[in-house]
This record gives sequence, structure tokens and C-alpha cells, in this order.
Amino acid sequence: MTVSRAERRQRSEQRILGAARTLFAERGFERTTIRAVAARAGVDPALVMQHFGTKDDLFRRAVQAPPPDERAESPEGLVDHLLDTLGLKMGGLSEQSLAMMRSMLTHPDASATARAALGAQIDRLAAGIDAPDARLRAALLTTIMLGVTVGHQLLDIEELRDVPPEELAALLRPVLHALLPA
Amino acid sequence: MTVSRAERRQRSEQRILGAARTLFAERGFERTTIRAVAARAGVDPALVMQHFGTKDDLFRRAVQAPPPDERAESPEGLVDHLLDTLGLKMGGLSEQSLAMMRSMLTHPDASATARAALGAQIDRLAAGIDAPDARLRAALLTTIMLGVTVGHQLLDIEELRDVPPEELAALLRPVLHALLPA
DNA sequence: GGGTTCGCTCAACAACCGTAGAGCGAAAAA
DNA sequence: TTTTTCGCTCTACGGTTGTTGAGCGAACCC
Repeated sequence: MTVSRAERRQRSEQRILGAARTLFAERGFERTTIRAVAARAGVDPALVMQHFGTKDDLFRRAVQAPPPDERAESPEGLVDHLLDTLGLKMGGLSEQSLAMMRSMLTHPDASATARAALGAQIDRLAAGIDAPDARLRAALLTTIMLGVTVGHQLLDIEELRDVPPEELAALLRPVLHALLPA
Repeated sequence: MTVSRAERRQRSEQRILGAARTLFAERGFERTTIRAVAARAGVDPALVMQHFGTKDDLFRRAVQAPPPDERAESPEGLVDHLLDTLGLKMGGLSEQSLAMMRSMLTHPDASATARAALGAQIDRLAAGIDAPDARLRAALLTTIMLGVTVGHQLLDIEELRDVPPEELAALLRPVLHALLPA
């Protein structure tokens, strides 16, 4: 019944991290206060600082995502992989992705992280596109998916709500294909 | 050489509004302070409140855009009109659009305004699409343009920087067409 | 020209924010 | 058991924020 000290520490760190992710994803960086995170984690605000140092550090920890799986990117599988990106399968995007996206337009740190993440995806995509303007095409593919995700997950546009994932995928497939060279 | 009182009033109101638009567009709502707006307008912070009442009111005034021109929306012209939306022509989007977009993910008011503006565009587009899922297609068209705009104007993705507008339009045209019924 | 209006500034308040340091109590080490 | 460690809370500080009310000076009205 008793819990070891290290265990307690790790456990409350996880609770804080979870609370932070949720609030960052819902309200963004600026509107999320340390106090609110602490309250949601059932913890004193000072403990948050003690664990993560600074609010920016907490944010960095909260949004850091596991490295993307390096699956083989055959040109044909490109579009399918992109459609997965939407988070349509497996119950939506991770909370850390949402948290980062929610803040990427206002928080300089999140903006840089977002640019880096998108840049990485552009790199990955461009490698699978055989055209002189491969990077530009990859960038457009990426921002297109970004836009649909923002509209769907962050702005909650009603026309996209409750649409079966397969229907979205079916409509988007030819769209994405239109950016691949003939 | 002397200026009338009404003239002075209107003049500083415009300066404040301009400063607000610029800062809201650059940093978003939360990171823009009344003091910063006032400083940029060369004015006392209290005057900003006196003119606009509240920071939220100032934001509302700053982002309110002129009503979209009700040009005839022939189904063929749809795509061209959408490409204009990108702000590629005529030196980019208005500062009020950028200000609204910059804050739409974090400020509840801006979020509602953005949803409304996107909803209106979806309506307009859907009217020109002849398909049972016209609204869904219109929503996707809208969010796609949103994504490209966000990536280009707000995140400043380097692959999209300095790309001639015509090149972007040429690549996007088939993309958008892919969402119109055959 | 004298009184009034009013655009504008000055100074300040109350609330909230991120953050730091001292201290408590229980787990760990001796 | 005694001593030490350390996860955690309490309290509080300094700074910034949105916002307000009093007052000044110049344009306005008579």
C-alpha cells in the first residue's frame, strides 16, 4: 500500500505532464497558467516549477513527441502515410501534437518546433517525389494536411465534424495525388 | 496648420487601430499589450481604452474585415476565386485577416470569428458545387487554403518563401479541381 | 474674450502571473 | 531508533497586465 519515494515522484511528474498537455492543447500556451496545470494535477504550483524548472521547459517537455516511425516511404505509399497523419485512424492525434499546433501561431518556441516538425515531414515527403520542385510539392502536401487538421481538430469546423474517416480519406486522396508528378 | 478636434480624434483612432492590427498580426492577441499598441501609436495607454473600451473590443474592431465582394460565383471561377483568397495577388492578405488568423487558435473570440468567416466561405463555395456532399467538399477546399496560408504567411515555411505566386497557383489549381465533382 | 467642452496624459490600483525560499513530514539510510 | 534525505506545500515577492479617475490644456461655442 505504501509507495516508494521515487515512484511517487515519477507518478506526480506524469500527472503534471498529462495536465499540462491537456490544457496546452485546449487553450494554448499563453492562456494556460502554471496554477491551472497544478490544480488539474492535484498538486501545488511550486511543485510544477520544481519538476520542470520553467513554464517554457514544461511546454517543451509536454509537446515533445516520439520520433516519427521511419517506415519505408515508397512513392505509392506516400499518400496513404499522409492520410494517416491526419490522425483519422486510431482515435485522433496525440495530445502533444495538438498542444504544439494550438500554440504554434503565438508562442515563438512552439512556432520554431512546428516549423522543424513540418520541415522534417517535408524532407521525408520530398525524398519520395521525383520532380525538380519536389520540395515545393512536399511543402504544399504538408500544409494542406495541416490546414485540414487545424480546421478539423482545432477549429472544429462543423462540416468536418462527425465525418467518417474513410469518407475524408476518399475525398482527400485525389487531392494529394494531384500534387504528385504525372 | 491647426487641426480640428474631431479630426485629431479620428486621426489618433486610426493610428491606434493600425498599430493594433500590426501587433495582433505579428504576435497574436495574448502577447499584444495595450501598452505596446499605445507606444507604437505614439499615444498614452489610457487613450486606447478611452477609444475602444476594452482590449477585446479593440481586437474586434481591429480584425473586422470589409464584407467579401459578392462577385458572381460561377462553378468554373470557383477555383480562381479561391486562389485569389491566398492573397498571392495584390501584395498579400490584409492585416486584419492575418491578425484574426494569428489568434484564432488561442483566443475564443477570434476562434468564433474565424469559424464564422470560414463558414461563410464554405457556404459560398458549396453553392457552386453540384454534389450531395457539396458542403463537405467546400469545407475541405476552405481548410486546404487555410493550411497553405497559415504555412506561408504565419509560419513562414521556407519552401514556400519567395515562390512566385503563379507557380503556387499552377500547382494548386489541379489540387482544388480534384475536389470538384466530375 | 470668457466659459465650456473634450481629447489627451499622468498616476495609480487591483488582479494575476511566473517564480523562489523556508519549512514540514514521511520515507530512506545509519 | 536516530539521523538524513527529499517530495511536497506554504507563503510571499517582484513584475506585468488591463483598466480607471482626476486633471491639464487647447479647441470650441456664445
